[in-house]
Amino acid sequence: MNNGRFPISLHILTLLASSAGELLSSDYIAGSININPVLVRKEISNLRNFGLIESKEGKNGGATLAKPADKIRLSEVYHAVQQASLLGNSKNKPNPDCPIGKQINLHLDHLYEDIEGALLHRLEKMSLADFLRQFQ
Amino acid sequence: MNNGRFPISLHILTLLASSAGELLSSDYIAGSININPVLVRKEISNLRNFGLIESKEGKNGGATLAKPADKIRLSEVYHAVQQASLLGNSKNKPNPDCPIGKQINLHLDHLYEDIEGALLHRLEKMSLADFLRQFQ
DNA sequence: TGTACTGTAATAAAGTCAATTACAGAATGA
DNA sequence: TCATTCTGTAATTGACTTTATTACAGTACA
Repeated sequence: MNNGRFPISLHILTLLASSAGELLSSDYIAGSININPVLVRKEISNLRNFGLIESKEGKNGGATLAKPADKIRLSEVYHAVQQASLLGNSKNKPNPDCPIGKQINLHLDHLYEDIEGALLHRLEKMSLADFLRQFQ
Repeated sequence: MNNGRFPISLHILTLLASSAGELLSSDYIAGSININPVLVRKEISNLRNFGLIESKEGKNGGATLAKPADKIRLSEVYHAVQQASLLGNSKNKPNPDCPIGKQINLHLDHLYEDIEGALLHRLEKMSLADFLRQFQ
């Protein structure tokens, strides 16, 4: 979760979960998040690829959840927006002639995997329905 | 851990831990990480502020650990490089007129705190000595 | 007293991310 | 059928962030 995409995707999903199956337009969603509608459509497109959202083109189109909110784990949202590693992506190119530099990316990766595992464990325990339930 | 500073700081500390109290110059360290020496000196300055490193100016100067490697927890490194929140810093300005937008930052913050706690717990369990021990 | 360092500021260059513009295509309904 | 209202997506711009670079004062040593 390096990026601002996680909160955006979660915001979108929360809106959809709260709207009881009604189709929401990207303009409406963008208005709630206060970002550009094109960015919303990009995130929706991504979430659709991960099977979390369905969308309908054309007039009166929009987006809706692809499955019930209690069947969507926050870990799925994480996976959907995740490309790079959690802690500073290893775009380092350490000196291969240095005994430490030569190996450090390997050990950093192990550390990141370990931590990411702990993070995913937490996210897996919470569903979108759980998250929405906190709102009053 | 939004940034590439964590791996840089950990790299620096690992080099120092592996050099048995010898002073290492910023140029040497920069050569191992393959980044600019000024950036190394900035990170060293920061780590010094957090009591993890000592440095000596002038000829034959350089940096060394301020305490034994088994007394440095990776959580301390995390705290030293950390400014922003873990998952996408909440620079979102959601629409306060939307019932979801109005509350979401609060709930996102709770979620982030929960996850950051899990992350810190893992980092606290590993010392710099443990990390270095993985290198052969 | 020259050399080899650190410490730090200031600037430039590179890279990243979001906003914007633009437009094709789909569904609706008058 | 055809104007309208949406999505989907590409391309560009602009804002911002990060890193590299340059510059130089200060410190320690031999």
